[in-house]
Amino acid sequence: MDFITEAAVKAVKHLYQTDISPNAIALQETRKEFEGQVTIVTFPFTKFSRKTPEQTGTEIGEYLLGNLSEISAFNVIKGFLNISLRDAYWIDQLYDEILHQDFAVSKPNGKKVMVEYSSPNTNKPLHLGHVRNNLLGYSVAQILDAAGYEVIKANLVNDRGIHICKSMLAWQLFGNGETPESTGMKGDHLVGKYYVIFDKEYKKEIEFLKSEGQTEEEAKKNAPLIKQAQEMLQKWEAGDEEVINLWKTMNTWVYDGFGKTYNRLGVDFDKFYYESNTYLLGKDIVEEGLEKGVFFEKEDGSVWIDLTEDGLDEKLVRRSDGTSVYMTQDLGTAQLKYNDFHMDDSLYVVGNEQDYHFKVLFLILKKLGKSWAKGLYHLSYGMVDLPSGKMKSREGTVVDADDLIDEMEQTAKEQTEALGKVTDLTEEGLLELYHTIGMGALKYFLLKVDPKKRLLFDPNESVDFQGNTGPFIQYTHARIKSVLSRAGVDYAAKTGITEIAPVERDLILALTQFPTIISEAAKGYNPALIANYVYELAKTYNKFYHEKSILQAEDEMLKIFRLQLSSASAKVISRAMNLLGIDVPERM
RNA sequence: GGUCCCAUAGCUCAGCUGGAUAGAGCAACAGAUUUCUAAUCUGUAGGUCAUAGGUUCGAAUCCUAUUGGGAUCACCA
Repeated sequence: MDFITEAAVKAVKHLYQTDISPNAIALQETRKEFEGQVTIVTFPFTKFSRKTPEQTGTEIGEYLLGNLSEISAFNVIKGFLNISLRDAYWIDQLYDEILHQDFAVSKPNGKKVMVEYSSPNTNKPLHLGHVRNNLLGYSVAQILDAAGYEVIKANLVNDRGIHICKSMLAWQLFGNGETPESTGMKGDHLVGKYYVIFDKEYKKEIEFLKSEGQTEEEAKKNAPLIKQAQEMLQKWEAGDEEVINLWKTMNTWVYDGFGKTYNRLGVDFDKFYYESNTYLLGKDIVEEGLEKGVFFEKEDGSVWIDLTEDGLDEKLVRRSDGTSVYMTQDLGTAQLKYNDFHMDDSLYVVGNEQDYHFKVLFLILKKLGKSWAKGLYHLSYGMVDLPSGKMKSREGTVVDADDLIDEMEQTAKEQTEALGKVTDLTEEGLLELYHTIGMGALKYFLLKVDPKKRLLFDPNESVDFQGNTGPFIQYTHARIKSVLSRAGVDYAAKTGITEIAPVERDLILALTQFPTIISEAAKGYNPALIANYVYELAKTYNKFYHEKSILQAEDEMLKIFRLQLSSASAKVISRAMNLLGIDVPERM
């Protein structure tokens, strides 16, 4: 559509002797109730045209009509100049752009970006919050890849610390040697079970100490279990063989479990970082900061940065005993990532509860003069809430990832069987189909909302399969495939068609927008834009499908054209869904 | 208390850097299948865009205040 913008700039120059920037021209899609496909808002031009918006629109419209052969007509309503493009223009768009193999394929832009996501703790299984994180991270990586970036998907596993020691300790004390093999439990769930047991027993101890007269705070500090856990952490840090072995064993269980869940979610990673390897990093950065005078040391030996001038607080970057805190590690890890990959941009897909942490982290790195700090970005997403409020692992009010996936597959199965359309697939094929549809519903449900916004999930209400949903879009794809497979003609070559119906034009128009949507989604790190787009596209296709017969078209040329249009739609739907990490079935 | 985020139909959400009469889906109601997959399509109904000011030719969108909700401000991660 750039040619219209350019021509409009010329029109303004010619008519009103004024130079304007192309950015000053607001091109928008014409609203459905009006004639035309593209609209220019002419209010801003009245300043120098010194005429009414209507007159200004008419003058520009006449200029464009006279100078652009693609334009067939225009109309002006108040300050809106609505432009109609010739059918030939849209037909060319289909043949020369959309059906071209390079359509919506960006050339490499020479930039490298890291997307860190997932980043689980190894003391409990994944829940719905992690699912949102994983799907977001994976989708953003796909979108950036489509936009021409070289993408590195990274996972920073939080595999050490007091919380893991809690699971380990509880297993030692109450586990009776249970293993995933002996119990048949998935490894991450088994470890999570002991995390919950720890918390339960710990609470009992606190209550007991309180009954003996201790305050809540004292009790929390003095409970034997927490002391044992802390001892265990010290032993771990000292490299105690027994503790390390237990840690390794239990982590192996967890990784095995996570691997299965990642697999079902369809996400993967190029690089794993482990906090057990990175938690000591950052100390040299602390030294560097002290030398540069960015940090200061207090009397007790703790090191801080004063961010009050930036509207923030003082922040600790090293404990008085010389050990690292979260911030220290993250400073070091950021440097490590950069040293490893020298990427231009680095995204952290982390919930918005950590907004403050990342604001501080990035600010510190900038103050330290790290040239790469400007490429850091916290992709902050909203929490997933239940109707009862926030999910809390310890209180058991979490929606478990594996359970959720099971339920989605089960629902997909019930829906498919109720419709009774797919009858000739093998058992294996059916299971794959249920997985595809169930995950399609779940992924679309989670990705269609703006990542920044919090998301409400009601476990008692199953995720829809109708309307603005993944299965709706998958269904549209399957339907197209079904028609294409019955085509009975070769539809590879261009037709000489010259006229098309409004629904067909609308569909082509929708298809042409795909590349723009990809770049906008990439710029905003926002899969929801893709989701909303592909939904609109599917709706437009369904309307076309309903109004026009493809295989029974009036003549052969029209039939071929509609097959081509359908094929193009299926391709774009499939690619767009792929950017969301969603598969589309051939039949359903 | 300081800082940050959010508020659009009964519910879940769109609404791009300000532009036309604020749009979808679900739920409700009424229709469409001798025709390519009805997980579809068409229609009806549903709104003081939290409230009050301001900027502008024009505000759901930008600014200020208020109300309501959430997050965060650990020598936890």
